[in-house]
Amino acid sequence: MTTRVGIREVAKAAGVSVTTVSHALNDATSSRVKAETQQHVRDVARNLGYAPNRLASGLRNQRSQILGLVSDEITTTPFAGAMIRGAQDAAYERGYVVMVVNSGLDSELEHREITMLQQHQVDGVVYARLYHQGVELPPALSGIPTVLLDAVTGDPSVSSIVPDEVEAAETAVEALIRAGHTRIGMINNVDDIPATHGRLEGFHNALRRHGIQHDPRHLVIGVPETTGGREAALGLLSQPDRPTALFCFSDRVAMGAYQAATALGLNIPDDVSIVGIDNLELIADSLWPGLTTVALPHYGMGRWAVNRVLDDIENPGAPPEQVRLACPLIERGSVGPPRT
Amino acid sequence: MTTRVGIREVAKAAGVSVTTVSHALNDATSSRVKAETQQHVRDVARNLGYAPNRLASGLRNQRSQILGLVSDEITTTPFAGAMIRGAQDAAYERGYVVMVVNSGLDSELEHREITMLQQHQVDGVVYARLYHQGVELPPALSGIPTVLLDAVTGDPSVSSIVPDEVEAAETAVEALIRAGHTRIGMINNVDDIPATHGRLEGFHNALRRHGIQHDPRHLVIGVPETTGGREAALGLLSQPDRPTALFCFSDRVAMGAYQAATALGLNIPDDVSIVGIDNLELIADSLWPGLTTVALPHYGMGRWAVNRVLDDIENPGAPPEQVRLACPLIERGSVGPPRT
DNA sequence: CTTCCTTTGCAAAACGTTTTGGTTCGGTGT
DNA sequence: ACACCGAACCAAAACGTTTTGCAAAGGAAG
Repeated sequence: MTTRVGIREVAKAAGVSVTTVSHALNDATSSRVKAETQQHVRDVARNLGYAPNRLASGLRNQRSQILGLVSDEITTTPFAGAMIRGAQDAAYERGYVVMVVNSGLDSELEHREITMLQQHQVDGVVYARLYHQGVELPPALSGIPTVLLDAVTGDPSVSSIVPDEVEAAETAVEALIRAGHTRIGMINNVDDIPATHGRLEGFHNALRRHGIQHDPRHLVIGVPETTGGREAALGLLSQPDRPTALFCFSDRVAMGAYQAATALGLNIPDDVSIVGIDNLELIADSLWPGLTTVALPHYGMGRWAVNRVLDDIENPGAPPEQVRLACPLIERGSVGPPRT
Repeated sequence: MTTRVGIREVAKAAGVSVTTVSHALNDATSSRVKAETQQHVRDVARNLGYAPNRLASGLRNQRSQILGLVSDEITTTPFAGAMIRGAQDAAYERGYVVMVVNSGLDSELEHREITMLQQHQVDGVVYARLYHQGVELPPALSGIPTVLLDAVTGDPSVSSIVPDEVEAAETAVEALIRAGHTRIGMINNVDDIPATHGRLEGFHNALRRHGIQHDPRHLVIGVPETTGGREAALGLLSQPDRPTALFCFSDRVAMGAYQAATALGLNIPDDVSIVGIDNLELIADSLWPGLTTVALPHYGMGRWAVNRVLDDIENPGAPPEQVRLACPLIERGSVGPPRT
């Protein structure tokens, strides 16, 4: 292997000093080098295959060009992948690269991982959760520009982004209303998390906005998995004046609703329309008919989060913001007009 | 913010020179410093919250302690998350950290991303694919210790790890045979990829090993998605001497088989047993009954891959190896004895 | 008391950049 | 022709470590 080509090799090959090379390559300090020389240096550098050593430049100007991404879990759903990709794409566009670290539930481990990130002099970190939830920022992060991803905290000085749960629910329910439904059931979650409360609120908002009277017997809560969804849907769809449409807390409970409908001999969407939330393509595309659902914008949130940290890094002092990102409706085949 | 504490602050606080501090902390060069002094220095360092600057040490000893992970896709399945987590866990245990980068299908982008990794002086990279496939190693990676993850290449000098497709299929089919099935159908994929060929071979191996005559009408190929699985299963299960068990190329086609069975009024597992491959928990846990399937060991492969690069880095010259990792059976509820 | 180790600690160089403060050089105004 | 100015370039210091080559101190052997 040939010895690595550094800035001095470039300088020698171009017949100038290393200073000139540096100036030619980072044209920040404008016009300390003649345009013609600059071009020459750049050509030489390219021909030699020169690639700057970021350890060195990072050391010199206290900027590693590295972002840390610490998340809790990463394996169960494709959500984490989407967040990471969004973060990575945004980082790449601005010349940064991201170090991924995840800690399971072990806060001791998390602390040591953050320490490692600090040792690598990360310029900032995005602190992510896989499910929208409230968190407490680990003290180890104080002093490093940080933004929250899919999480919120009490401290109003830290920026964060989460999906807009109530707007997501409104979008889902309005798709049903638009199709003509008025007897709409909801299968909600039990856990005390923002999604549970927000989606319920959105459900009521949408009904109220369209002047639809809500039948309390059409609201059911259960465990947020497929089994719970199946049982809840069985109950709802066996009622005498059963709902003609079901708004499900998640795609998984929607899958349970499909199973219930099938078991009862009900056709989707002719006998009952169904919408979910999550847009888990693995499920939504595999169901028959395809599940109309509202997408949680993990990719977009990932992008936003790193752009926000980078803004904070590049010119600090901007006021923090807590944003809620809108969630788009993804239409497949599970919503149709009610059979009259 | 207090000024960062460096090795010189520690030295001053401990009343020794920076050399001594360095020796005390990295006890590699043994006994150049008295044990008592070493302990003292360490205490002081901890109290000051000293964390070494890895940019500086990396620059000094040409070792960044960073690994690059370049993958093609990352969002569609939770597989990527599992691989990343495996890689990250193994790296962490050995004091490394991983930079994740992914390129979609854009090889131009991939090249630039690899360049970025090189600028950050990554000590090695694992080059990953989301689905087991043959690849060509990008030339930009020559000169950097590299191992392939879920991919193979023609070059025998590069280490790689992939799932053992034929063994996986054998495991799946033998679970059916063990339950008493002899009329076993297979729904295979069409694509010309290792999984297609390997799983078919494993299917035949298992039958042959148990002296079971294979009925060619029980083998069907189709598109590897749920829709294809449903149609294929409808065909298989409508035959007069229909198979009593179905081995499905993937969990998604297994889901299609569930839909077909339900449509035909067949009970799982009483009328027909089903096994898949993938262990996509999102699907396997959500089906009713739960899908018995063979897990693709993405987490384990991720671990293995980084351990292998790190071995190559820490003492080079070991002979490369191409390994196929075994895939465990995950039993849920979709396999039972055939109804006699 | 001298000599010669051993043990312990220090000063300085090096890693590859960026940037500050000069220096050289050619040209312009008087 | 003289002083002066700006353009173009360069030498050197600095970032925070690790490590080499020495020096000092102390002890043992002669």
